[in-house]
Amino acid sequence: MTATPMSGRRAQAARNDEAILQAARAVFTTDPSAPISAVSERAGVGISALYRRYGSKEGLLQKLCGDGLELYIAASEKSLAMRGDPWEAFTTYMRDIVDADSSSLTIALAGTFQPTEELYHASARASQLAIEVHDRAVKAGALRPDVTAADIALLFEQIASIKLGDGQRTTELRHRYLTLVLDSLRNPPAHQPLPGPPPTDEELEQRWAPPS
Amino acid sequence: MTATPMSGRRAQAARNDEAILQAARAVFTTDPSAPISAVSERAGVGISALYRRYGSKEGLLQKLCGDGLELYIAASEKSLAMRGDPWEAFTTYMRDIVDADSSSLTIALAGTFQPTEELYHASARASQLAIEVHDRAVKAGALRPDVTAADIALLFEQIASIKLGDGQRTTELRHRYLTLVLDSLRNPPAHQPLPGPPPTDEELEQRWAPPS
DNA sequence: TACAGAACGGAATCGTTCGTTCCGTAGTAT
DNA sequence: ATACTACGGAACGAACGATTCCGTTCTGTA
Repeated sequence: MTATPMSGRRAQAARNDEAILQAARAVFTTDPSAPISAVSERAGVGISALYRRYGSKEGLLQKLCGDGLELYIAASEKSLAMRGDPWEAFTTYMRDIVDADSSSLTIALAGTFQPTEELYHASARASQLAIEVHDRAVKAGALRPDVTAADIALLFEQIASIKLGDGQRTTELRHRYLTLVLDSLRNPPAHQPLPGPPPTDEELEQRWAPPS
Repeated sequence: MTATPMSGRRAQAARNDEAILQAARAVFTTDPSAPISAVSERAGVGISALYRRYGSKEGLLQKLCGDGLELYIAASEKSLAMRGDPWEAFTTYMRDIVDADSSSLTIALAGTFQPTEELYHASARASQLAIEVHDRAVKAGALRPDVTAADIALLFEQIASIKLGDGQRTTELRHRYLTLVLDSLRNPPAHQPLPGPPPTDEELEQRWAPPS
């Protein structure tokens, strides 16, 4: 049932669709106020390829934000559907959302564009699900009860603020600090081994380099 | 031994010195790429008052960064001078640095200006002291040993990324998450009561407002 | 073998945003 | 009065970046 393999021009267009979104995600999660030309360069396409798909920079940002909320919602639903160990359901939720970089795609971009009605709705649904996941973990006694769902949201943002090296290294480090965060959230208190190597002095010092 | 109370004009100049630095700290820790006019407005002075004191924006940034490093160094030395409970010495260090917002004054500004030789030196000294504080806490068995000094640096940055409401509320929330972080660092594992009210939904939602 | 249209690449356009400089005032001290 | 220090804030000029435009390249179709 493979669709007719689209010939040359259309195939490229379809590939561009994805390349542009990927590039936009990479660029705007790194720098929410990056110029749109940075996206086109990273995607390896011209600027017009972008404007053909999104009426404006704002349109692209809205799309990214919507995707980020969708990822968030999907992760929440996945967790809520999990049976078995409540703590595992909760940690899976946290890890999925950190990996999706939802915070960087949503709240970090907020304020740089006009939220649509649709985004508002998705955001409300995401908040609702976050509360459900939180409540379930607390009621199961796995999550310390003095931490609220709003606290969790800010913890996501703190982890998302880590940006070091390439995307892979960043993910690795985020997992390291997520482990630390989870250690502080777990009831009863306990320490898990920390994954991934800690930051090296070189990694830390490199950031002092001038904009070049 | 009060110095001759400086008469009118000079008194204002002295007051401006401080007003400008305060404003610059507030503005640039909120937004490292803020325009210099934002600083003069916040300080309630004209732009020329700024340029009279600092040759350029870069000069002002260097000054702020240097001050930030000094605060960091002072907090470290204070902690190292503490006798008694090693864990308390460590938590005091963490809290002092979070309160000084050292991260926002140093690494967050790095890359927006050319580091001077002097800054480089201060930074090296700060790193050295950080290692001493870390080592002491680990050797005393108070700090979990799989966390490195570099990890602590990134944890500072994560806490500094929290910016919500006014300065006071931000500090309050940072204390809340610092408590959480310390819970995950402490050996043996234990939970402390969380200070300050958690973020409210309003606080979280407000940030979706357009740039207006 | 032309022809119309979709998709592009990327230069040109047009505001806007800043860092910095300049100029006219006002307060001080001699 | 005169010279000097500090200022406030307008003016200037360069840079940046969103968006538009135009010429070109493919595809599919007569």
